[in-house]
Amino acid sequence: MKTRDKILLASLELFNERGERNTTTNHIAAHLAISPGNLYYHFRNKSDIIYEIFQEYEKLVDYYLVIPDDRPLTVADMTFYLESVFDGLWSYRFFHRDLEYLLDCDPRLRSDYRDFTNRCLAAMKTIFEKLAEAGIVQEQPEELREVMALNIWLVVTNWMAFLKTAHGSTGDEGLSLTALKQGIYQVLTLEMPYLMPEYRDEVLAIREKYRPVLPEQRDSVVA
Amino acid sequence: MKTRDKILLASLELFNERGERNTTTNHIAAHLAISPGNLYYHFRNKSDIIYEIFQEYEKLVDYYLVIPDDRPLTVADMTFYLESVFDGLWSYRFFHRDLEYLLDCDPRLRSDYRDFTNRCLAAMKTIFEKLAEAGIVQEQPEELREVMALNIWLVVTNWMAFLKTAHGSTGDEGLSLTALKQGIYQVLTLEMPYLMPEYRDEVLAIREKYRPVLPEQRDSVVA
DNA sequence: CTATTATTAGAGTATATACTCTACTCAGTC
DNA sequence: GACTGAGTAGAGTATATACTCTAATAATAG
Repeated sequence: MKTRDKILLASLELFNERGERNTTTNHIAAHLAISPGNLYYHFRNKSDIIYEIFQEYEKLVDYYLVIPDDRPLTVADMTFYLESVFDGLWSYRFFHRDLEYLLDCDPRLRSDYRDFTNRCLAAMKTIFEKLAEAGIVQEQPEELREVMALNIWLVVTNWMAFLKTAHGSTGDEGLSLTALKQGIYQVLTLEMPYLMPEYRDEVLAIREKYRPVLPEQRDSVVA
Repeated sequence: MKTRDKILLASLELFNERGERNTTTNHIAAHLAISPGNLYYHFRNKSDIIYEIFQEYEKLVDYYLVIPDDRPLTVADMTFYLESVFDGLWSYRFFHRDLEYLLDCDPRLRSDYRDFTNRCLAAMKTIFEKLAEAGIVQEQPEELREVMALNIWLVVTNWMAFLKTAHGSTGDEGLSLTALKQGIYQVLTLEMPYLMPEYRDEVLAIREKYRPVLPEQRDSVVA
């Protein structure tokens, strides 16, 4: 594997584990057992590394959110969208953690991220539309779809942060797959009132699979 | 005004404007035209300043969320809760911006914040309960109230961040009161499906007042 | 084999950051 | 009028951070 790619990979790993703020370029180099000079041979600066990682993230999510235009959407599609998006979010979780600072540092990133957000919101709106066409959710006015999409976006992008702040101790330890998936439960709860009777039970059954074992795990998960 | 209080005030101001990460103790001292030594005479370290500001924030929100137990809740109460919470959020907006890092730095803060979150969620659940008793929203199972409260919490606490990231350029300039209040619109949209027919129109009229002028302001607000 | 280019090491730098230390002032008090 | 102690100034420190520079080595092309 090329050094350049190794740098990207190690950066992502360290950013996710310890936060971008706590990860210096020297740390990254040390982690790979290469010299700082070497790192700066491959990247002009730290921002460039972050920018490139963002672009991967963007590509991944765009790929996940492709909407078939030759067939109606199914409940399975909806589940897949949710699962995928949370997976993507998990893989690049450092990004949403320090989002505001990162955008302040890099105007390119700010404008790209804005476009990215709008693209995601638009995709969500289309998904709603097609779910309505498929008779899974009720038809809704354009405007409501828009506001709903935004609410779901807020829940999805901040679910991870909530888990990390609401739970005990410091790090990732407490963040299990179960907890992660409770995010899907949250989103499906938002959609619930809009489900068509014919599909209501099916979707509720899926939702049930993501229900947290404990109603609310408010204690530290560490032993 | 005592130097100590001036430090707290200036810190909050600078944190909100430029972010905690971009505000050093030296900046704070310079802003007040006092020496760094003086600042450190009043506070052991930066964390202590932040912790104390958080306690103010906590007190304010706790005060806002007091629930009357001698009378049923009204639609006006609900509006007041929403308005107040967004005001509080605005006054201490730096806090949610760098939340994860701040909690990593200070275990006291982490545990206090966890309690604070739980208190807020509990208050929201109680508010739902009392709104149902008052016939404003439908009775819901305990579990649904809990999940709904959490969704609203996510929308409320991250609304500001969304505005700052989704809009153009860098700073606060774009963040108008109108934009801020669109957050209330988002929350009321979440509640909409659960409104009782008798109050539906009244609440929808209130919601309408917070509707953004433009459906989606996706351009930079700066001239 | 040679020339060129890509890659790397590693010491070094300028700047910033959180924080300390010493000394001074000045209001109140015995 | 000496004494105390809260309050303040301001220079100073240890450390870290992002990044640079030079020189050496590996890879590759002609």
